[in-house]
Amino acid sequence: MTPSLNAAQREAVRHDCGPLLVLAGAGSGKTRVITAKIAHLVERGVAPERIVAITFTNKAAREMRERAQDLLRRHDAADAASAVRLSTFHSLGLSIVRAEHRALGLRSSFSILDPGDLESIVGELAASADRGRTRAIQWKISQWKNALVSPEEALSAASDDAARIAARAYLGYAEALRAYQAVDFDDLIGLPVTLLDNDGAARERWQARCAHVLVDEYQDTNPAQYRLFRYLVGAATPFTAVGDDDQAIYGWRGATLDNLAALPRDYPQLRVIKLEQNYRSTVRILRCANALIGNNPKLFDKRLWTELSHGDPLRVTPAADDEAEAEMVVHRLLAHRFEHRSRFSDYAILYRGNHQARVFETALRAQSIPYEISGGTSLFERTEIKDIVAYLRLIANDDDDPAFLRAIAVPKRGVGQATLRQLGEIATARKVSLFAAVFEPEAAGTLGARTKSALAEFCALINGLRHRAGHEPAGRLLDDMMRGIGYADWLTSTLDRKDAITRTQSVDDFIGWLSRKGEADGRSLLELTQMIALITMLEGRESGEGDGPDAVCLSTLHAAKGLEFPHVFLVGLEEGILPHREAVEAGNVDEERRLMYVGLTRAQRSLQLSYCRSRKRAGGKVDCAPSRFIAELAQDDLRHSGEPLSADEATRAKNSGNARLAALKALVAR
DNA sequence: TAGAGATTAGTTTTT
DNA sequence: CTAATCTCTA
Repeated sequence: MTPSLNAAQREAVRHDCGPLLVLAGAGSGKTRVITAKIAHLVERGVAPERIVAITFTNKAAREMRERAQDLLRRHDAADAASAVRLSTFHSLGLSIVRAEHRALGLRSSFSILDPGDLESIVGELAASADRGRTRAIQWKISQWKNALVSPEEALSAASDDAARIAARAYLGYAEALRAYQAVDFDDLIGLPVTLLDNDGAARERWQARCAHVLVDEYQDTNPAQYRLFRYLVGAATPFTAVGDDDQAIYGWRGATLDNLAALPRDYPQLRVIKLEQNYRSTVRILRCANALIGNNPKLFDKRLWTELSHGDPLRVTPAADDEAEAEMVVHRLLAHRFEHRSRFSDYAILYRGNHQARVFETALRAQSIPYEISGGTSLFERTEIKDIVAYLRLIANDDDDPAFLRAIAVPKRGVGQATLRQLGEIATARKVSLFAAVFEPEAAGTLGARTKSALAEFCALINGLRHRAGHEPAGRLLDDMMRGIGYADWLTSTLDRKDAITRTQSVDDFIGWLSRKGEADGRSLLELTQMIALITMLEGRESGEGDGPDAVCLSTLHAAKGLEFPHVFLVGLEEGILPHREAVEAGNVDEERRLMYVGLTRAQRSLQLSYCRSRKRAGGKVDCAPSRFIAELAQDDLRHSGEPLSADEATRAKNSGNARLAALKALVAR
């Protein structure tokens, strides 16, 4: 059926009647196996809509759908591919919450809050102006949710003041969300789990919808996701979990390799198939990657091999500082491109933290080299888009106070702080939303005439649109909404020309995109509104088929997972950066090593590593030591440029190696 | 309400 | 020490 699968891949595709774990090394044709398996299942007569494939990103989901479609097209079954339930964990969760909103005590028009809203809610609850603390609490709440810990449980388990404060914030936060008829990202997993925990009928209903469940990047699942997955497959549904323990890099987000370890325990008939042949990288690159990851404890033994050529040694280059590094990389890139007549899009520059991108951007721009930053600020994070989305959310759900606050403030309409405070008091006293508070008798008494008419006009606009939202096409509604708000006029009157034009343009793009989306999928305004919250990346750009502009890719190591490039520059390989200082202190060096491993295995033909001898921080320059990971590579496959390590640095590298060993021992002892 | 000046924080990854 | 955010003033 499918052309050129190797033996292990073929076996993974054909094993379709029981639980299966595919350990897919980097570049081993993982996506190929998943898509071939979907096609295989369809051909075997499994109803496409009962095939559930789960990925972590929208991008991965899209790629899979396209590739499955290509495979099935050869069998005149392309439309079967569009019937397959292929979605991210979060959008699957959203479908469940949507379908079961009643049982969960939510109206059908619930909102999905964005991280900004969450921050202000938590900030208010924690009564601290300190952003760092607010974010720490917010992070803690998310951890609790991912681990399926309720506010009450968190509170009773809290042993110190900090934990108690966070737990109390969590409690208030949960109440606030309920009052707003809103859910956050984590709830999209947590609420379905709660439902399936308590409702046997719902469990059966959802299990009946799954004839086969496939999970991609299984090593990145957190406890909540694993529980959801287990409910979906029940006791008898065959599944295919595809993952690689060596590429688990989301531990900080609550993902745990326990889920991988638990699989053989929870499913004794589990079949395990390893994909070890790599189709991506040269021998030298793989030897280095294998040597590096060999320093990690193994869950499953696995060693990548390839039939590809030996390739060139990996080049390791020190630079004086980050600017020198960027300049060096850009020069090498230009020279390499000239010599090999390659395209800019054949190159990627990968780094640990987003902030490291800046110097490289500057250096690239200085040479007029086109580049693309993956994971930069997305379209949906821009203020003007958030403003519009606030209106959409408010139309869908007038209990959504955060949306009310944002929408009423832009454009300015004579409703200010004082009015909002009064409304807030009324809302609290009456236990209603801010929107509803406008219609309470107190509001009529305390507010001024002009304020009242402004509020009335605002509410009439929202209500009018809401009434039409059920039956009119989203496109017309959106146009009327924009006219009603007068957003474009407000932009032109308050901003300078250039800024106004950019923002109007991005608003227009957004509205246009949304209308097309609504038309194409026949979605209502409400569904569109809930969908927006899930789309965090701008990859939905329908810019023709041309595989994008020819541009160098700048990306964090995290965002680069799943991608591949002929030529890769891995930069900033210093102690404190990779491995990151915090991770070292927390004893998480293994995950940092996997991050490095992910970086190495992105490269197909050439790989260049670099680090800085010093880096400016807090004004002065700070000396940096090369990352311990460089010393862990296959030294025969490296070529050091510039001066070799000084005696001092060699000692330091050795010491850091010893420290690692000690930390490892401590970890095992614990 | 916008712009200039002051102040303060800077420690990682994101669905 | 720099850069971004906040605050105060015109």
